[in-house]
Amino acid sequence: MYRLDGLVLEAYTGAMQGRPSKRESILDAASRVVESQGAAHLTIDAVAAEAAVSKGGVLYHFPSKQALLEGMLERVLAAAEQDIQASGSPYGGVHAHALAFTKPLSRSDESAALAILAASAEDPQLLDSARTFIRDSIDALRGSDHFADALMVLVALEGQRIMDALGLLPLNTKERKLLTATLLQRAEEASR
Amino acid sequence: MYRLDGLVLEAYTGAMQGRPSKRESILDAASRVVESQGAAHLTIDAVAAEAAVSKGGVLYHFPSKQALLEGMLERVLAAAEQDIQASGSPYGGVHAHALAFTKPLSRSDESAALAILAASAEDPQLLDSARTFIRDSIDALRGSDHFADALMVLVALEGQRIMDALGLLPLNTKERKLLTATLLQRAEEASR
DNA sequence: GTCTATATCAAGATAGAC
DNA sequence: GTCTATCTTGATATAGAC
Repeated sequence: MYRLDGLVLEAYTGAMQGRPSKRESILDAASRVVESQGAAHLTIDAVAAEAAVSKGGVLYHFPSKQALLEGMLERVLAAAEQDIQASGSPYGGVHAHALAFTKPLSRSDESAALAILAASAEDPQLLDSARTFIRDSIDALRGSDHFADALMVLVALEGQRIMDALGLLPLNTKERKLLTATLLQRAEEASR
Repeated sequence: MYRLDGLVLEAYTGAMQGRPSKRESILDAASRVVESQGAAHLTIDAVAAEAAVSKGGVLYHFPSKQALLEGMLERVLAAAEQDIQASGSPYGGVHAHALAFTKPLSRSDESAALAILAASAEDPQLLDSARTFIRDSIDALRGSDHFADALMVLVALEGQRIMDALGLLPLNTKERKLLTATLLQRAEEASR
């Protein structure tokens, strides 16, 4: 169970217990819908069809579309938090962040991120927990001797993620590795 | 007149001639709508009201909502191109890019960017000209001795822009200046 | 070129049966 | 908890007058 500014993230508990709840399977379906049809076609109808549940069934677990999107965001953030914790960085800080964020997102997390990005147009508050996540990351950097460089790396990591999700970063494998190596290098320099 | 992969960008011609066409004023109105009401409320109705034109009037100049969004994107890209050209960088390359991109976007350009980001969920092809823009920017970096660093700066610049537009980068004035200075410094190092 | 009126439709949400 | 059926709204786009 991850805590994020008072918001309890239970996103993974279902999967962790090997007992994927219906709630979880609906979130999975939602990601698959975005993956196959694009964020704009993330409708309650489409999710219901994909999850092999009726519309009413979906709305029982997520009383509104916004609730569904919040559920998706929770998961993405919990996964990010998880990845950072499990990064095994000897430095922590941006370096852990960099280790976690230079591994590509799972397709479903990327899809969810796109959906949330799109939905934030309708309700900017939807991004609040993401704001908290990033604010905490930056807070952890303050006071460092290399704050500016760490910040640059952080912004670059997020930039890479968003651009990738949007298909805006045309790099071949070699170039991608080079970018990753550079980010990790800079992160390490800024962390020691 | 800016060329971008065969796409003729006439976004600024109206303003340049000091004869703002109705087309231009509709685009202005669209940005204002996003600014005041959010990207989700960018509807033909709202734009018509803001531009003091009827719905039919808007649809005469932009036969579909997609056409309107394309018009907005053209403008943002033309402005970016313009800013880079006018940056006065002695190095060119990422440094010019950095000089241009570390100056904050105008509110209306930022609004347009948000609208396009949101709309890309409906039609990913909408981002095609942005893809071309970024691809060209990266192409210009290839062959440089400092390709990796230049790329990192580019990604960081885009990251900063997108995060700022989404309200995801909580920095005070001092920190923002520090980040800007670092990006410019790295850009310069990667450019000489 | 600009307007009004209207057709059409997709989608979120509610109510209540089972 | 899950289903079907229905209500309601908001938005794009068309048609045709002026």
